[in-house]
Amino acid sequence: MGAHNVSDWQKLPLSLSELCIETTLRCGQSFRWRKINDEWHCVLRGRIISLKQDASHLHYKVTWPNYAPGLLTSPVSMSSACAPTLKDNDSDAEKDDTYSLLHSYFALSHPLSSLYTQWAASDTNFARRAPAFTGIRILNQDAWEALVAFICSSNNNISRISQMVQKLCIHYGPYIGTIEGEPFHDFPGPEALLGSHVESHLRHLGFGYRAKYIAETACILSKFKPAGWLLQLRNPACPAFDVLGEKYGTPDIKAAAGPATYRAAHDALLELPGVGPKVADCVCLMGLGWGEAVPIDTHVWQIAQRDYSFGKGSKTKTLNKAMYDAVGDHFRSLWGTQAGWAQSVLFTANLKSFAEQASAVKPESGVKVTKAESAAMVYEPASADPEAALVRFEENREPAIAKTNSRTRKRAVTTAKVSVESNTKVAETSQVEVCTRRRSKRIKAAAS
DNA sequence: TGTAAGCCTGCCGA
DNA sequence: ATCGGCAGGCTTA
Repeated sequence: MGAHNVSDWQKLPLSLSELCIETTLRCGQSFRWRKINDEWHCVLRGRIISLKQDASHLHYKVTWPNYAPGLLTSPVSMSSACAPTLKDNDSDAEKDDTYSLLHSYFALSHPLSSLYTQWAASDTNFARRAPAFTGIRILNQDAWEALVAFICSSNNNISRISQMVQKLCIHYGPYIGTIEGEPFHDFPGPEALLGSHVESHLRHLGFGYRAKYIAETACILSKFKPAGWLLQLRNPACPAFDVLGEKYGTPDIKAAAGPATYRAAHDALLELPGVGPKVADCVCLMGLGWGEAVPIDTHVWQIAQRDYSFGKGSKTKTLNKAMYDAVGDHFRSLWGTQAGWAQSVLFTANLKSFAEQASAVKPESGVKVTKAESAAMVYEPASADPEAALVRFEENREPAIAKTNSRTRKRAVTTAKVSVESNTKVAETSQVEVCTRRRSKRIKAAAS
């Protein structure tokens, strides 16, 4: 914690309706932020970022690692390798790229208040739930970290996911520094997770059956996919931070595979073990910048049934692939290109850990609103637009769903099959040799 | 083509 | 208090 490596507090003007870190950092997007003494801390790109917030500003402080610059080239972590060289003068230290990093990480180019207004105007349910949950953004996270974290998230709760990610960083990620006696490590790159011992070790650390998925995914990405494979899947309109900065010399990953699309990225991710539709959408939304990706988990499925009339009269209780696509398509048509952002607001409002907050602001009873919120939000539309409500009701009816999605579903399934057959055949044989015990869905499919 | 178990383990409500 | 169900699913049969 040498003071030499710690910057002074910086601040950037930001209203709570544009970003609320208290909610955004706890709603299950990133699992690495830790709150110590009312300040939030996390390692991003080789440095510890410390955050606190008031009504008008986001305050941030940077703690750089204390080691010699030569160690920065350590191959242990992709992320740490991105760290710029240690600067000598503290005055110029504030001229580093941390502001750009935060601007990118919090996706501040998206005007959140305007988006809330838009979502509320087109969706009375959103207008009803959102006032208690303003300032929730989708974090523009590192794609690899998002991939691993959400593989961990399957059949799991936020608390344990956080513990698992923490263990992954401590055991495989480079040490960066210590805050209040607590060590902080960066997230390990895929090459740090290679080796035959990794799966058993992760199991020992409590990862359960996800240990194999992570070990295999790390192996596939570092050995069988071209460099920059994940970056290629990004939304071109939402570049990764190191591409944005241009200083880290990202290899040309440009139009090698044509223009990236959300669907293409989603389907590509499905090839990886432990990655299904929901995890793929989480990575698309939070790691690849695809705002229209809408992860349908058990909570969102509950919301879709309770508030949007899905699943009525359906014989199957489980969320099948067709219904998954139908719910996502509905929310995309309702909320637009940033539908995943709106989804995260309702998702958070539905979390048990935020139950108190959900009941704190009641639109009907409530003048319990800050000025910033009242400016952005519309509280009356629950009864303001009966015509639109009727249209939505009609759209939500079962026959309409079946009709509109039979075509969509067919196309999706076909696409998936094609990609399976064309993309993986070549790689499979070698994968089996090097990646121990890799028995994926693709190999199974190809063998049968 | 669609559906239902099994999987690891900590948390949380009864 | 101990216990069983559940938790931001995926894979396999």
